[in-house]
Amino acid sequence: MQTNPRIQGIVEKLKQAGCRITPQRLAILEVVTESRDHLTAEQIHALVAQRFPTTSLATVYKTVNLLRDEGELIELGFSGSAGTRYDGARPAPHPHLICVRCNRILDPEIRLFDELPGELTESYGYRILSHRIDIYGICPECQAAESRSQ
Amino acid sequence: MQTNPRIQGIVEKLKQAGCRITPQRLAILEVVTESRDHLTAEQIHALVAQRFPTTSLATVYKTVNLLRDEGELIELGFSGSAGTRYDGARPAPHPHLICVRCNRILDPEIRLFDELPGELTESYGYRILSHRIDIYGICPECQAAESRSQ
DNA sequence: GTTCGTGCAAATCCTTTGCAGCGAC
DNA sequence: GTCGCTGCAAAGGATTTGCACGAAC
Repeated sequence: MQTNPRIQGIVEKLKQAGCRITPQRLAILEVVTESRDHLTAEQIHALVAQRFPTTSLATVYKTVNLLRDEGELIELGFSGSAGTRYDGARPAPHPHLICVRCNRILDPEIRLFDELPGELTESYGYRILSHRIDIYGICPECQAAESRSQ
Repeated sequence: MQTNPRIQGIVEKLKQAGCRITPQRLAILEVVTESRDHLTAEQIHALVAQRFPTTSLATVYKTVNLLRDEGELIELGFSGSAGTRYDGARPAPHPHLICVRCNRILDPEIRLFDELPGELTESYGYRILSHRIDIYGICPECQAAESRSQ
């Protein structure tokens, strides 16, 4: 029995798209929508395994891609060691604040950006669909750790 | 004989860092700093091959990573089919306007962003190093192509 | 009962790496 | 002459795919 309205809505949408609601999909859905972190595929797999142990990594990938295509999850690809992260808690585009030392990702509160895309439509004729804003820096904890080790 | 001052400066910096200036590196340097496009590793390789035919893809990767570490080139990782792109023409962070149909990347003129990172230092204690801003949409040409094929 | 989804393993793609020989300095 | 750079081929990691079985509907 699922009481989270967001999840209920996604389940409805998936059903109407002709998708079946398997226990694996439900477990992945719960993990990605309820986590405040920005998880890797491996992390999602590990968390899902606690609730539904036999789920495979391949199924995790298939499901997050499905959710991404449905607009219910954001895929954040990074170059280098940070890899790909998934954000299912807040599917609308929003800025990310990323620590380059520990790779932690924060969601800062900035409204400014949301108005901006509109400007580009007039200037360049683009039809704006979404945007991605990443701010890279060093978090307070890592700054402290660095000054300690110097 | 190299007359481009930007390239001259990078060559100097590399020499002082103990790096050797090989013909391959110089050819790659010219390609990435002079192209207004946001090239893939394959594209860089193809363009360099015109000037210095025996250059390998591995050397392209090694050199762009070197330039990235020196801060002379920006690496733009995308998830999905767009892959990784390199921008050596404008090494300072700046917004990108990306067509989701043809994957073309434009550099829109927006100053607004440059002031913003400072705000985050006070609010979250992060030491801001750089940022990345991507706006996704459909370019005028692809919009026209789509309305034609409907 | 019919599909569709799953899980496994293999395949694929992109990027990095180990190493022998070459070339910049 | 030394040591870093190159190019090859092989390794590596992340993600996708093909297929037979099992499960949702």
